[in-house]
Amino acid sequence: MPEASVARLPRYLRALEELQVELVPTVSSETLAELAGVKATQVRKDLSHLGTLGTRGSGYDVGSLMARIEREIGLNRDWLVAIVGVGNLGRALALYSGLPGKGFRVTALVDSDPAKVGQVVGGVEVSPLSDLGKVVAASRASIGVVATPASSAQNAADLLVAAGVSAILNFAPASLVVPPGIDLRHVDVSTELQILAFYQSRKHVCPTSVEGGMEKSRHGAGPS
Amino acid sequence: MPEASVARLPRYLRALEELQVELVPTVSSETLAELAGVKATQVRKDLSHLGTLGTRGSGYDVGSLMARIEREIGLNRDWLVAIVGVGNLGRALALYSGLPGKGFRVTALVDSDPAKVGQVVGGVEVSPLSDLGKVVAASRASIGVVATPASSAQNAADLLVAAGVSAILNFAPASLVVPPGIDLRHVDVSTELQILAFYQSRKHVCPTSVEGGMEKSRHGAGPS
DNA sequence: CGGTGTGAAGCCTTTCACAGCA
DNA sequence: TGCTGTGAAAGGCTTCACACCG
Repeated sequence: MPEASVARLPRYLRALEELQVELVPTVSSETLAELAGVKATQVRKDLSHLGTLGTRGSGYDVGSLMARIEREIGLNRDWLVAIVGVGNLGRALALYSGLPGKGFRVTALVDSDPAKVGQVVGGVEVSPLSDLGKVVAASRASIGVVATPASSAQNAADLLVAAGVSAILNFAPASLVVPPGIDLRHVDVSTELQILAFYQSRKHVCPTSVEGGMEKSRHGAGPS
Repeated sequence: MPEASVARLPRYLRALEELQVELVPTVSSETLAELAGVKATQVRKDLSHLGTLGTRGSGYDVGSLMARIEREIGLNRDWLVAIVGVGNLGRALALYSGLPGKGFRVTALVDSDPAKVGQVVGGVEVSPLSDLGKVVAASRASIGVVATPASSAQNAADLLVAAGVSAILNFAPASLVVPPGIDLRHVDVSTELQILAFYQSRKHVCPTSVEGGMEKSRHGAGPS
């Protein structure tokens, strides 16, 4: 399955959840596309990779499609998450209410600051960095989140990998290196703002043609 | 300039800052690539879009290249940011220390919760949602950040656009629609975790061939 | 030589056009 | 007729190969 399609599955899932709440039984690729902010043909191509799920003439069954996508992503089981760095961002992530509903449970919190150790955030006690290996391994987390300053990020990642996680989500403004077989994704607020700034800088400059009317404007959409 | 290249400029900038701190005067595309986590040919292709900046035989001048990229992104001027939603995430963003150094200043905070109105976060007072238009326009912010729950996100975006921002960074788990001419990017923690979960689900399944040795593992890198 | 800049090839993704089923 | 599923075309991004310069 193409990586680009994988990245859109969560988006479809969100749209389907909305429809499910409104008790809509069935949805066309056209409608689903509109809700997800993509083209209808793309929805059909993406979903076709999961097998033949639609019914010609009427569309997709909302419930079945949700179940199929959730199974594909693995949301039927629980995912245990360990967070390193309990600063503003790490705390926000630990308390983020959107995660439990998707099967993500934060089971370990670690910070190098002695003042933070012992605090309880979202029902989980913060452990010292020196206990990372022990705590993370014991928590059986398979996904590690790095929410430390850039200077400690690589070390945090190395410790997480040593403790047994096999996927890392990095929020620190640093390029991490991980061993083969470990999945790595990167989210950086500062980078996102800089990309927006780039296009802003170019706006209102060079009105090359006056005819153009409404030009398109979405420059990618970060992750998600 | 290709969108994919734009998205890597901030990454190069970070690498260059590290080199500058270590007083390294000059850098090859090979080294810069390693620091940024990409291929050397890609660095050269990306930078070639900014003009002829390197010196054959020795590489790129760290200082000049930084200045060139910063100018391209528009980091020479200040960017004013308005944040809607001062929950855990909004607060973390308002307090994020990585932004001021890049020229991003949070000049307006808005929340619909009366209990939060009046609080001062990061030196900025939280205003009520009803004052959004007035406050954001007065703050002259050009970039809006949506850090509300999904259900209020579209409304927040509409108000921000009406108040005059021309770029929006959305952290809410919802697909926003904005008028043509407004730049929109989307960051979603839950989506990122789901993408990691997708690949984790497939790991240790179907060891199709035993020969393969070290397989690659980075599945994209979110934004940045 | 060492290392950049760049046309061309290769690969991935998106879009189109339409066949095919309810 | 309505809408899905899909081969093929189009477009974009990355990688390669190598010309070219200090």
